[in-house]
Amino acid sequence: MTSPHGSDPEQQPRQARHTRDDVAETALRILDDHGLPELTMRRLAAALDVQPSALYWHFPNKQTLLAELSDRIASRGRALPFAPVTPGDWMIVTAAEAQSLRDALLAYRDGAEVVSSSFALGLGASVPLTRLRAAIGRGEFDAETVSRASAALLHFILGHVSHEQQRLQYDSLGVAAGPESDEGTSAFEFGVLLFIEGLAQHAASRSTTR
Amino acid sequence: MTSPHGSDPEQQPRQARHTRDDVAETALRILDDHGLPELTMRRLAAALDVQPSALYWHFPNKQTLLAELSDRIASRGRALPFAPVTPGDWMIVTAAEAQSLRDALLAYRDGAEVVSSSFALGLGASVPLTRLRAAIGRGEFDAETVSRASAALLHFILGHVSHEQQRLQYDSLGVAAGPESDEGTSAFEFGVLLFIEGLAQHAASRSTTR
DNA sequence: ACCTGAACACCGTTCAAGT
DNA sequence: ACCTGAACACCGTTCAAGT
Repeated sequence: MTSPHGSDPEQQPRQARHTRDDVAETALRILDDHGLPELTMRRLAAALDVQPSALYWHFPNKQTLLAELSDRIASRGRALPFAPVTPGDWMIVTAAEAQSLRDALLAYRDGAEVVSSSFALGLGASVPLTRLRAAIGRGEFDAETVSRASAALLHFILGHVSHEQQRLQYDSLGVAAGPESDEGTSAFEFGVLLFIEGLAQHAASRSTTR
Repeated sequence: MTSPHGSDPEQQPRQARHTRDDVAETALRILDDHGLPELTMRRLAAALDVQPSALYWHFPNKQTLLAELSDRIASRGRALPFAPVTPGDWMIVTAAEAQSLRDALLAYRDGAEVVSSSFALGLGASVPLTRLRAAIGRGEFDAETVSRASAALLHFILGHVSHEQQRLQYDSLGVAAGPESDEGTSAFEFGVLLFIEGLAQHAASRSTTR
């Protein structure tokens, strides 16, 4: 039953005409408020006060919608434009880029999982990948090394933050917290550092051998 | 395989009494033959010639079943017992362990995704994590470093192989192959190497600073 | 351009009851 | 110990038709 004057939370004004952007933003709100498993096409339609079938005018399918959310989540963090390229600054820039990507993912509930699954399907993770490539590309590596290192780092980031967010809501569900509290950040930094040091070392050993 | 009279494709003998092991193995076969999205409780029940509700006597829910599959997939690769610990061999052993985990994941369709999602939920990835810990633990790192490095490496491996398998069936679906064919192995090795070199470098810089 | 109405072909899970 | 039968409460997607 629908009440005549519902001042329901999670509901767009009252209008029956929506744009693709409305749909995406409402989906993001459901995601953030209730998590990925609760983000269904039917629930999204209800939040927009619309029939489920109406969503398929805006997006061809759910996967495409999720890719769109993925892009929005991963792009929320502004790219601070580092103008000057000084030798060795790729390490700092890469670390900063990794941190800002983590922050962007953490800004939405289940953000990492959304981006991760879209990325696995070859969709929606082009922004973070591009940024990591740009950061690592400041070093003097060949194109293939940049590509591989970026992908590897992105895999670590997505896996780590997914794990982190899983444990977050596990804890918030009151499952008698494990030993670690915000161990997340330093463990993350450690992982990123490992990558960066590995890459630096790799380059160094190559130029020594030559 | 395991069944005594197996002739039917995707169907256990004819008996109506099954063990937990039957259920898991049949599920693995559906997974390998048709992929994760097709592995539904109802389809699994049909393959076992049983009502869907019967499965819930063996497993409390689908998630638990997937965790069991995850364990089986990740444990298929034998642990070759390296008896002697010689200095610096952690690098070789870790690389070998990573390779063998990748092989295990590749042995089943969607294997990486199954393990990955169970791992994200804190289930079913204890075997690979234990093995990686044991390998890295051969180096002279403190316990926390070993833990973090293992988790980081595992995240990379799961992400990488998931991606690899996704593209495998994408290609096999005839979507006009991209430029790379079995670029997978060397990109994987590169990622693992980055980690190992990073860890070695990290340890070296620490002992120099002290 | 954007949505309704109604249907299709599915899901995971529960539970009393059977053997 | 292992399964049936029947139901509950959902899914994503399609498509003719409406405005």
